[in-house]
Amino acid sequence: MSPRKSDPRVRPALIDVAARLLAEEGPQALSTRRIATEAGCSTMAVYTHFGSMSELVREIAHEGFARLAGELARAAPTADPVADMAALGRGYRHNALANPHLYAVMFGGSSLGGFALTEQDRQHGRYTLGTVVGCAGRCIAAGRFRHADPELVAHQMWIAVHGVVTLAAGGYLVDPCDADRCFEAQLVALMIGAGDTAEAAARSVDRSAALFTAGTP
Amino acid sequence: MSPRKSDPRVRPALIDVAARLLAEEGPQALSTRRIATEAGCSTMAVYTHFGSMSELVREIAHEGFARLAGELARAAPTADPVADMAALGRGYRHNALANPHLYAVMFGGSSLGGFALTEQDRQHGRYTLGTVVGCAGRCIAAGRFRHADPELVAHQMWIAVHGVVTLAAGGYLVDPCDADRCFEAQLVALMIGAGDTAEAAARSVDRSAALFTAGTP
DNA sequence: TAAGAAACATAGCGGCGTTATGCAACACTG
DNA sequence: CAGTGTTGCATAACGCCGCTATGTTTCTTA
Repeated sequence: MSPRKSDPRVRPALIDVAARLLAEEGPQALSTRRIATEAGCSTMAVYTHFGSMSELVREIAHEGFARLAGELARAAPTADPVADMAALGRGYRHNALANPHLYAVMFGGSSLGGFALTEQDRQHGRYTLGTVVGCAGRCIAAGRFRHADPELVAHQMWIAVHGVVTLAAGGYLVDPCDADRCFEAQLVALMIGAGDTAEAAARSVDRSAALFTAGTP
Repeated sequence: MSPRKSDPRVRPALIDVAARLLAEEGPQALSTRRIATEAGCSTMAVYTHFGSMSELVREIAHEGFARLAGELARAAPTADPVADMAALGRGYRHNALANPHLYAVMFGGSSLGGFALTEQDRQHGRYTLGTVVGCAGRCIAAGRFRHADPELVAHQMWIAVHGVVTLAAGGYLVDPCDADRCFEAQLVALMIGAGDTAEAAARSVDRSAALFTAGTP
């Protein structure tokens, strides 16, 4: 009286194919028919395993959050918390640049047909920033940042880096003020805005570049 | 040997209907069939007047840029350039909140089928920020901001406000750090990051709230 | 070994953007 | 004031899409 078990390789295969299509060809390529063809099965497989296209997308988004969390966890705390914070920003941006379409899905940029994030998904996303909140706390404790709510400070970092990433993705950051230049300037300004001195901020942001490249082989 | 002239009311009617659909029901509602039905004509009208759905969207985006430019032009310069800058930020955010779907189209957030901004469109968008560049120059000239490239400073303002707007649109800015709180904090931090003192920045941002409500009846 | 339930293929529905076709309405020529 | 050419636009169709109804296959367990 028990059901037939599905091939355990089908579900991850579908996610893999879909994630690859999203990464390589963008949201347009994400159709049940296309995914089914690439995975060598019928469109029904998508519905038995996920119920709808949107749920498959959600699954991919969750994997994106995990990847982002991994990227942020990579940067181990050093003696310079402000440099750590800047390195977190670099890691965040690095991840976004490496998975632009995924990033768009995760943070609401691309609607992808009827896909919409749920409050749970967003909580998942915010949770990922726990590392940043902790780092903000260390910056404050070290006297580098003004006394303030670490969560609010982390949000400001997040917002600014997200702004660079999305405007750059939209193609708006070009020659005299290209994305790299804006990003570097933004990092320094953020630290100063949070309470650091101009000199210390510049030095730490400078240091973070080495920290980051050291953290990503 | 001359052609029949089209009803001059058709083209603007199509744009109006499409813009209304986008504003009221979001990108999903923007289909040639839906637009044609609402406008009381066939889908072909869209193709004779615009060539494709994307071009119609582009037209709407251009109107969005004009609206944003109007909003930014509303704030007349006062004796406090930093307050003016904050007021520009408020105006920008106000416009984005008033036309969220339009904003998403303008700045690359929603792809809307095959729609993609051209470099011309983006130039149109960047041009709109001329006001902000001018204001940044005045902040620097007044000694409130550190000496720097006004265009870069304007970009940093843009990026930060864009970040708040899009993360809020994605539903990521909630209770303890809601959009309003983040935005106010971001404004002050931006001015400090650009070189202003903490006290002067706080005062000017405070003043800008009154400036802004005075500018928008 | 027989039965029942889940996994999936096939085929179909209504919707989409876009295009091919045809007709009717107008502006110009003579 | 015909006649003619050109265009605006309606109709219908094509190949996509997400999704579902239906049938078959296959595994598990009683």
